[in-house]
Amino acid sequence: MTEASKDAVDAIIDQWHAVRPDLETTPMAVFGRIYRIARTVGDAVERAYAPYGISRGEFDVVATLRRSGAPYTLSPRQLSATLMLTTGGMTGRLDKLEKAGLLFRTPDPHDRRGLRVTITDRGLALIDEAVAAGLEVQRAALKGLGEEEVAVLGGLLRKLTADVQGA
Amino acid sequence: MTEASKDAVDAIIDQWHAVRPDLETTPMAVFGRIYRIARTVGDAVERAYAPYGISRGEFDVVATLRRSGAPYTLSPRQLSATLMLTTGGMTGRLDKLEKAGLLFRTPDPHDRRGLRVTITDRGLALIDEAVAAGLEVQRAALKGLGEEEVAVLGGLLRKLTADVQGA
DNA sequence: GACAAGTAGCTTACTCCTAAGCTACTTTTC
DNA sequence: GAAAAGTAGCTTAGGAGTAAGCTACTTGTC
Repeated sequence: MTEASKDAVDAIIDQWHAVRPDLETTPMAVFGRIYRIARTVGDAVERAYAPYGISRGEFDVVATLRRSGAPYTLSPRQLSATLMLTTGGMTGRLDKLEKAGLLFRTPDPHDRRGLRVTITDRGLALIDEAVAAGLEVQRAALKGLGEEEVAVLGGLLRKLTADVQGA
Repeated sequence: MTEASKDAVDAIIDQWHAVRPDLETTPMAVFGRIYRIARTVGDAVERAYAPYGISRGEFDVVATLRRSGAPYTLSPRQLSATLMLTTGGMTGRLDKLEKAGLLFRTPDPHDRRGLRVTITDRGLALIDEAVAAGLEVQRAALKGLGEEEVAVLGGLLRKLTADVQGA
């Protein structure tokens, strides 16, 4: 028994077994923990971005522009599709980030319906620091796992991600 | 090479390598996928609960009462602590669920500040069906993994959950 | 080349959450 | 046993998202 004492997800599964012994609860051991990790680490990352004055959602917008490479320009449509956000939600994020001086909107020269969103120098400098801070938090969360365990975990999650698409 | 072609997370990591080759992006391969799986499977589970007229958050409230066992009674405080929700958020969920006839509030006989929340027969019957529907969706998401892979994944996630607590 | 269909981004109404503050009650401290 | 501190649940204000619908523009079809 290499395991420590039962955790919160184990307790939930035990409770279900007590009241509904017929339920096959295996998926809870995987997805219950995935939900919790996503939330806990997501919150920690949010705190890591806070000193830079941006939320996690706003980070995602600027980071998407940053990693797209020079000239760091995408359309609102591309951004909302990439970030799985409605166009209304993207309008709000762009408004906030434009006001904060991290990006700006210009008309698309080839399509008068469209806009082009470009990162500013200030946005680029900020995101280059913030991305490192966020990675540091996530690296710390992985510190209890060995290098091989991280590789195995990543591989299984990759396989699961593929199965889950279109679910 | 047992892997299929690159997925969305691989593409993001490649983009970062191109513009910031100094970044050590290993954590993205784990947490990027955890965020995506949580969202995709969470949305699918939400759709599985929809025929029962409840959201995922509302399911969690009734399910917490259900798995607590007879007499299926907890305080709003216990519920909001378990579900990591503010008391204001819990008030709203209880209002909706009480109006829907899935639970009811009674005064706590031992503490006149407090309330006791109890599931109704209708709530119990509904949750017993909904929990099976939700598990079915999650089991389907795991179908591409073998039994042993699911066990290994669950074990690694369990270890990661422990490290992540208090992050 | 006119007209239907499609697309881009924004606005509005609504939902659900949090943070902060409230009242009422209980527990601790002296 | 009175005062101080703590706790339970609710209310309010504000933030951020979705869904639906708008205008403006572009594309496809005949």
